Amino acid sequence: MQKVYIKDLSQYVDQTVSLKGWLYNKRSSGKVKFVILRDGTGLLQCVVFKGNVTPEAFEAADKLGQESSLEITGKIKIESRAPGGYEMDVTDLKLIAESVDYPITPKEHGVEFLMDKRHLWLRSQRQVAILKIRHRIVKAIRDFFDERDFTLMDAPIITPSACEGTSTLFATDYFDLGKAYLTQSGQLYAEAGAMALGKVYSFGPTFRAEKSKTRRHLTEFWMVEPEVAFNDLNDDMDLAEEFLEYIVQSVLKDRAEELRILERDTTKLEAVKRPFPRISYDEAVEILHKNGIDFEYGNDLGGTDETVVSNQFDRPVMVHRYPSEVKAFYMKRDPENPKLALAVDVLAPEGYGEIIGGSQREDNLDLLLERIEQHQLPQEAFEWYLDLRRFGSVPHSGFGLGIERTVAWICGLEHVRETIPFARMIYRNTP
RNA sequence: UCCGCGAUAGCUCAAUGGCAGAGCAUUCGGCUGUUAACCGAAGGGUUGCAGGUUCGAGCCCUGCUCGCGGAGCCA
Repeated sequence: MQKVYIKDLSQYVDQTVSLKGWLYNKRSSGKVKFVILRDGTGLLQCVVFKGNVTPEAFEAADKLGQESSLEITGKIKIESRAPGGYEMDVTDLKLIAESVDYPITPKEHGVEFLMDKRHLWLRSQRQVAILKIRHRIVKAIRDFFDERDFTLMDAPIITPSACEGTSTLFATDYFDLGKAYLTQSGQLYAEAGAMALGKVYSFGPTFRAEKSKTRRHLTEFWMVEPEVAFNDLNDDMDLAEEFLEYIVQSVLKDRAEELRILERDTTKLEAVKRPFPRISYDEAVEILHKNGIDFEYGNDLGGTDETVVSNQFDRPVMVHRYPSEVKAFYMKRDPENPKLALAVDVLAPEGYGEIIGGSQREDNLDLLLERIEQHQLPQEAFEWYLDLRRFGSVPHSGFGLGIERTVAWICGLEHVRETIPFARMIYRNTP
């Protein structure tokens, strides 16, 4: 038998259908009961009149606890008084399984309680909307790269060494080979891929054992990292802005209803069109000083600094050419000023902070060796990476986009903990 | 790791150092168009843990635990 879902009900007006789902909420007024059904694709108000169903079914409608699973049958009609515009005149109602004392009520709850009940919180309309937008963002990412002939080449999760130092990694014992670490970036492997395939991207979970405790940090988060042979920093920025525009416009086009549920101000997203402003680190520092921020030249931008800079613009801003000392060892120096790295951070609007970090990579073997020594990294661990410079090295660039920060920005959320089904944070690894 | 704030009913929160309270949820009753429905009633408490001050502590003091917001670091 063909299954009917709430999102498709416009095709079933004046027809009798059966729907399966869960009780989202109910209201009753004597001989008429309003049962709000949830099926994962939407909400439907189902009206149970006492005379239209068996006494058993009417009694069942009365007893149902929130989130009881049920099969409900009736005629679909257009009804302006109902949320969503459609309504069912119920003729039959069967309980599949009861739900007693469901903990999440239609009233307010605190963060800790909801995070403890995350497995149930996911059922709420708001969380469903966020997860659907997250999925659309992931699809946009894959479509974007696939349409441009990138090859997906994922990096290992278990790695023998740190990408940028070992202090912030989760360590584990790896049989007789000593310590292994959960990856904090797939980038170095993506560089190997770019030398093989030209244009690649890796997409997967990454891990940071930093004791960060802010609205922008998770210990486990997803990152997409394109890497392109023969791209310089400007090409990298071109790719980043085309990429972000594509993602945002895809969500605007296909997830308008979900953005409405989240009460997102979509005019802010509509402004995300190329070209994005590109400013140098020096110009960013000027902006900070002009705004009365006591910022010392040479430091990396902090969270509040990023907000001040991004608030000057109505779309993402690309800040490039940072002091090389605050950036990673693999970033290429600016030939015009060796104190600067050919790096770029893309700051999202509205204070959402850094969503992309990228750079042109150092392609010269000797300079890279020097950098590894300066950063006191074990050279033997990077021998394979150095081989990429020994055997036909070419200029190349790439960047990493943090999925959760991107979802938080597009959805207009306070905290990244709502952007991933089950968040891993410094003080939480359950459920 | 550091700075700040907090912990009272299942949930969200009140309570001048002097009887432990409300709304929601639950149970019972009422209502034929409700929109986080509404109206009436009932049940529901080791006030995070351990000490201390006091005639008397949810409230004041000390320590601990847990959580929240932020910094640093980062995507």
